[in-house]
Amino acid sequence: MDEREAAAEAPGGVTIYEVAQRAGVSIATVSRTLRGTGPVAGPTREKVLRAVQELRFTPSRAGVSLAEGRHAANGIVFPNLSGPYFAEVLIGYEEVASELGRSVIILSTKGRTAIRDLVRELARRVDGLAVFGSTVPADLVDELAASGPPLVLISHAERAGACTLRSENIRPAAELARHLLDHGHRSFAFLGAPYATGDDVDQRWQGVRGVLGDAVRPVLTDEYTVDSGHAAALRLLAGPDRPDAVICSDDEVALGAILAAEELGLAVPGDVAVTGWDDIMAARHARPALTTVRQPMRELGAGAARTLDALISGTGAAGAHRVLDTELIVRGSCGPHPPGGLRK
Amino acid sequence: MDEREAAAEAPGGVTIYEVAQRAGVSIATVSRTLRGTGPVAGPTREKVLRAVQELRFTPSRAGVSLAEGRHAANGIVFPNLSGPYFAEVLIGYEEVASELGRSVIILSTKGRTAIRDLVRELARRVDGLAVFGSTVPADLVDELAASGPPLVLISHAERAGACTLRSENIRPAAELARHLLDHGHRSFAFLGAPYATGDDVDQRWQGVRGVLGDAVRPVLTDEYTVDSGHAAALRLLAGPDRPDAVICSDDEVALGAILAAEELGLAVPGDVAVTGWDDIMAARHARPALTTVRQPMRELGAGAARTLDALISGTGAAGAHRVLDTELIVRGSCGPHPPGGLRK
DNA sequence: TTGTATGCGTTATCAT
DNA sequence: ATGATAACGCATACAA
Repeated sequence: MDEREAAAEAPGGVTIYEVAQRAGVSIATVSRTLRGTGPVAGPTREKVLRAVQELRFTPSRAGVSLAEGRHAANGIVFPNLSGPYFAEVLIGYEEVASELGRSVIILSTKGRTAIRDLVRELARRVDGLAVFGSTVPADLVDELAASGPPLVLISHAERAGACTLRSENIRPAAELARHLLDHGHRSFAFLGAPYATGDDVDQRWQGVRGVLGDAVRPVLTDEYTVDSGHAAALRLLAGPDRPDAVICSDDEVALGAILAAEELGLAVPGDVAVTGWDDIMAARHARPALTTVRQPMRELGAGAARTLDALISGTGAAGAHRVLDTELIVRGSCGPHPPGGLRK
Repeated sequence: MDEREAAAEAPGGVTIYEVAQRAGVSIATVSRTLRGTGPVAGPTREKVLRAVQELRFTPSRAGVSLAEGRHAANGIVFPNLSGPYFAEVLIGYEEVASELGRSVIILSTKGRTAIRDLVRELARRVDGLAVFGSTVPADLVDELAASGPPLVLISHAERAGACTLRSENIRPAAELARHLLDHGHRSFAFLGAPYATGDDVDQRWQGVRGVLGDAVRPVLTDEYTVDSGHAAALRLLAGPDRPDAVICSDDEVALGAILAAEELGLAVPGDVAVTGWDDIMAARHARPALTTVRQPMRELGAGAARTLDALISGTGAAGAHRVLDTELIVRGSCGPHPPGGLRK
């Protein structure tokens, strides 16, 4: 094969055999040279590397995967990427996975009809899979846990055969509720359902409900978005018995609620208090700044990637369930905070 | 092989041979049955499908890829996922790629040290690659264009061997500048990060500069983020000659600028006008609502995925350069808009 | 230190 | 309609 012909070879079409032939060695030697496994004599090494350069050889990923018996890739399934929350988790996940030498394959379920097939297809091309709660039907989760790659469920109820990773919800929700009581608020709305049993929002509702009892009522939104929160809050706050405080399922819903209050001429927190959850960046910049519960979003993703790595490499318990700490962030939207402190 | 043993097989470890053996047919028949290629008799088909069910067989992705000579996956390289912009583009990309039967592998370059190797590794496991401008060194782009999979550059200067897809910048930037002149503004700052030649922000600067000439001066930020815009705007607006209007490189920087103005006791747009770019969701909700230029972020991603599909399947020109339309969105942050219109 | 030969799990061609 | 069997591209145990 003459040089021009070789250089004109189709991209990615160069195989280890052509490199071996050009270098005058066997494919085993080429492989050893490139991977650093096994000994290679200096001059031989030179010849091989030169051939690799000249032919622009790059090993076929499919060939490597087949021979190695692994994909060097992790998957992640999330509902959408519209808000900061899932994006932040994904950032943490990708960063750690990448450091561990694993590519990240994503799957967004929002608006998809063939979720089951898409998830199965994803499962077969990764060494480990992270799945957000409520993105995948329960029976599919069981199927994956039983006959799929190592699985970690994020913000999902515990389930046999899979690891679980989530942030604390019930305790900080109760703490938030008590803080609102200390402000003197007496009637409440929990804005941001619908929720599936055991997911984050459900747990927040449980925590709030546990402290406030019948003084809090649930109000549904279509989604966890600014627009949904805005629309639902407009109805709620314009209605007959406006609550003293609106406890929102997350920050985006809360930002929508604040907008709605402003449009209705209501002062926040003077006429109505508003709280969020997550502590996304906009929470700090909102007016008034949003009282919220900070959860370590990136660490959620990073932890999932690390857990999967342990599972894949054989280290790590198969049924571990980890809960990350959260922190109540008190800002202006829940009520005035005079120097002397709140009334108790 | 008895049934219990088969069912207890390691997950994902079942091969087509085991299915064939259990069904009493050849692997060719199993493959035909599952892929629908070639004829299979009714009863045979039944036997095969039953065996597949019982063994929970799922074809090895690596095996399929190797045999088919394709990955059924697309890659995308972006700098980060912190703001709405790249996330929105990614949403469009993933949605279309998924519909076309291709998984999406992501790579974030933010804070990465071994970008070159990571990009090369990504390139070899996909059938097509989308790369954002300024995320990858120029010579690597050339290398990819020359000996990589089909490539589409998003918001990147045109380059031999690759398709290009971006939104219009220069014309709407000029239009925006003229609109600000109509408001009566006479001194301007262009607030944005250091820009690389030919990228979006550079083009916006060119467009603005073309109309405003020396009346506009560039002001650097560290990043395209709310915090960076906030910090830079604080310095700018507290300084000696405060401009009439701050033209920001994007909406996030603009939101930061508005925050800075508020903190300094300056009214927007009364004391200083502010404009953004992109029309992210927060732009509409900001106070004052942000005058900006809307660009079709999701369509940018969707278009990239479609272009790659055409390139991969042989349709589609190899050096196409497409520019998407943008729209000037006039809201409150650029100045008052009395019913009678602006002064000219 | 190097080469030979086998396996990895499919797909698809070519007989039958 | 079905079955052998040859790719596909690489890694690696085993020989030499």
